[in-house]
Amino acid sequence: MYICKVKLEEAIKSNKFKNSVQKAGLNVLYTAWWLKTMSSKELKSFDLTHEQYNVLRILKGKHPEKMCVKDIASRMIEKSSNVPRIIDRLESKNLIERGQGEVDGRQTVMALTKNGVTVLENATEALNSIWENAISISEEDANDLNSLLEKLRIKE
Amino acid sequence: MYICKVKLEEAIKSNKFKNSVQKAGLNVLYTAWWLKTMSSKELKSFDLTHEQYNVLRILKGKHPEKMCVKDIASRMIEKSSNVPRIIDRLESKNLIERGQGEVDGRQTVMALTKNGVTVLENATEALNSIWENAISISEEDANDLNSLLEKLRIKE
DNA sequence: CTCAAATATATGTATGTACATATAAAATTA
DNA sequence: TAATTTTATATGTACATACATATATTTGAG
Repeated sequence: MYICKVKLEEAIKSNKFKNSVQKAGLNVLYTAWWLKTMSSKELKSFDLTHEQYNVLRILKGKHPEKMCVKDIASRMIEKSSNVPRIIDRLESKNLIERGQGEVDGRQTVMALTKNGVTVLENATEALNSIWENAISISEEDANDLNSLLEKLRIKE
Repeated sequence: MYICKVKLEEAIKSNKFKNSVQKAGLNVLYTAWWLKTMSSKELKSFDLTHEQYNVLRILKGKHPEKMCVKDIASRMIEKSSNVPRIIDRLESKNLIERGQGEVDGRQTVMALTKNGVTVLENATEALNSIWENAISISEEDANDLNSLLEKLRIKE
């Protein structure tokens, strides 16, 4: 499917909104879908899904330290992600190495492999590049957008 | 999982962003997850998923006219939704009635049942109510937010 | 110290997405 | 009109989400 850059009204073929707040909610949902789809298409060439990429990036943040499942989960954008299954796939692709926690035997701890670091770097470069090309918003507007999204979620 | 109203930095335990544009992208993704999760929790009491609700609302737009799968798909927020499977579930719950297209025999056409109309009305009332309570943004700010999201997606 | 409660992770199931392919009907073309 | 192409929908598979439950380890109350 071609990801058109169209106004919300065209995208969902409707201009009947209860109010601007409802429209903003739908606009956020649509924009998120647009961003995810665009990113996923790029990540396909690295044999990564958006979520697998997210886990790799989180691991990079502490590399070469190991992280446990819970620490990763708490940093995921989508909080209900099922981290154990995502890391299953990353391990089978030799992008991470995992073992049992030494201090806490309940934990599964893991870190990026050398290969994982390389794949992540390449994927990040590609992703940064398409975000820069596809997202047409200034730093100033992006700051305003961030403020408004926080306003939406958080009562002052 | 409790859906906290927290700043992005707390939600993903990171304040290392490449720039404000990248942060805005992540903020959109997180806010969309927040909205969807909040809505889904509410829809659970109507035995509906967010996507099933979206299809019902689309059908409402033409009710009592019938719509075909393609027409519905073109109005979905998430364009890659697999509409045939969603309508399978709506039909088995007697919320929609479907048949073969009379003009075009390839089409599957469908419309809300009486029950579907009722469930949709109740679900919509509940959903509007929690959106009003949970989304803390003024109409003015919502208008700005809509403009900025369009700016993000569409090159001027 | 022992046992109950809490915690970290894994797993099962229903639903949905993303994408490839299959099937049947309509439209087009030769 | 027969054959080909296009279109509308369905289906299969891998991955992910949402949520419930299971298992193992650690913590903490007594």
